[in-house]
Amino acid sequence: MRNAEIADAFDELASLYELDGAVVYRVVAYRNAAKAIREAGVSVAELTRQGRVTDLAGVGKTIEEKIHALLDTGSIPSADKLKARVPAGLIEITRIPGLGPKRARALYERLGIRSIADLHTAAEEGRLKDVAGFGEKAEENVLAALAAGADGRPKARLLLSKALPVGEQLVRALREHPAAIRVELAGSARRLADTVKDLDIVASASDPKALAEAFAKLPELDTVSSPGEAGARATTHSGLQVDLRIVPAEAFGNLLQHFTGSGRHNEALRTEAVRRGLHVSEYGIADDEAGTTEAFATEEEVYERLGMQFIPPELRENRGELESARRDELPALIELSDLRGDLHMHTTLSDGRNTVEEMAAGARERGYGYIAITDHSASHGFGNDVQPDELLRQLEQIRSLDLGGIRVLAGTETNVLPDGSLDYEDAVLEQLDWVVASLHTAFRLPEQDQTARMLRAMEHPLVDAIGHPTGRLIERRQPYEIDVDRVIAGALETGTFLEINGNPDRRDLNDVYARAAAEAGVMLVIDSDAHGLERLANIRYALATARRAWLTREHVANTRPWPELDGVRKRGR
DNA sequence: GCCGTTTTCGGCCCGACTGTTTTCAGTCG
Repeated sequence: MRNAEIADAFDELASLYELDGAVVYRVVAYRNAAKAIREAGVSVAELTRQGRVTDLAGVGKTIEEKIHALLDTGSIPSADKLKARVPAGLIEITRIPGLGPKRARALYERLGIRSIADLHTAAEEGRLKDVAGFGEKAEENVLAALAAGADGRPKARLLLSKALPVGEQLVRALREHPAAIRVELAGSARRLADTVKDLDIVASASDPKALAEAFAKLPELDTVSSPGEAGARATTHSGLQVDLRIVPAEAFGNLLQHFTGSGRHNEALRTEAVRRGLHVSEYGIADDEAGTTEAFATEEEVYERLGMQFIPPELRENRGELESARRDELPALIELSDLRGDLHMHTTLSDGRNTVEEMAAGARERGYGYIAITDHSASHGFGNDVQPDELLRQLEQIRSLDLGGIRVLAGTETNVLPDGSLDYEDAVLEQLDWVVASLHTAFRLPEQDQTARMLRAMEHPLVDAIGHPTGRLIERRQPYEIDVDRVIAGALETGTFLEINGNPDRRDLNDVYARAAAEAGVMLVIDSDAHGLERLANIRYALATARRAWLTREHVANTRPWPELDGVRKRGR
């Protein structure tokens, strides 16, 4: 059973307990455990079999037993019992804005509402306002939410690549205003998470009202509500919500820290601060003993006051960064300027939009010393496959080019066939400088077969790297069934690099697995997988994932000049 | 339910907003 499935079961259990009226701390404990399981980076089922699952922070004896039950029987007994008392449909009702567990429970008990459909009917018939605690307004709000498309499913999140350019444009525009002192993007966009729910912008200004009014007039925004001293809330033309918050410059650091999150990071940071008599909020840090509240203009000062290193936003997920920062042991995260080359991109020979020369010129402008051209192989199946003779002609062409200043490696992104063999004969692969192997077909193989397929590909002496190793498409497609622990072990044994793919739909390996791979000693490559010149810039998303995975330049093969990289890869060892 | 050089029991972040409340519970981020 996958970590995501186990985590889902505990999130559901938490919701059921919440609806049943359990003390919030128990509910929070299950939610924390679900998060720890989701982000474990290694197989929690395996960890449980080894008796080590309580090593995960937030998983104790009770939850260990429940995981055992889940793995053995497919369900958690306490969840089954709760479902007999509380309809699971109430969980969907709690996803309607304004309706939480208490109110959903009240609707069930007073009106027998057990589904979104029941809720809809009761609201239309005007029966909600008969329930204690509900009035006209509550009924209106429910009807409005349902009319606006709320259906009880978790809200889809927006890909970072869709939201980030919008946020950066708004920040640029606000900074140009004469009243602006500081303007920064906050929230999950600043943490460069895979997806965002909305955009948060934090500002300080000499004339807050003027800045808010200027914000309201920006052409990117559709509707804006009540621009005032404290900021404004807006929606872009594509429906993305943007919150602008304006604070005095003296407290800008506190507010930026607060709104950058994550919620879990802040919660853990504050809990730890309380033990030392400090209370952290968006307004400042209160000291019990001194009876004072200090505000800080910069985040650096906030973290310093709390006795820790500055924590880069990408690490603020409560995944151990607070402890490391207190010990002064945060890693020196990889930076864009560390990258020497890009080892995965396509040209017009397969499904790219630009030629080898154009891609090389673009890469040179980015300051790279080398690139690898890695068009799709013969059985790609999505148009424009590359037969061996075509590949060899491209190789000749690359060898004859004079591209002054940048080394162009002749490579391929070869398909891994269902049995783990590659798409080209060794005689062809031997002539290439760089081989990426990826899975593009037979996604539905059982886990054992998929894992064996990948392991066999990694055992091939000419495979330098595995492209997008789990095959996920963020918000669209789950990873294929594969045992990532064994893939990481296989990569370590064979000396195969694992890729962090920069296509913003992929970002694969993800942050959690990339961190696990690096900790195991596997070397990673950070690639754009560009299918066009302008997509070379997608490297920023791969870099973002690498930083969220705590990687330093040492962990990443293509921070090295080519001759050095050539020496550390499988065939150079 | 979890956790621990202040604790193996007694804590568990902080504040804003909404609506239905005569003083606050529930929800949200």
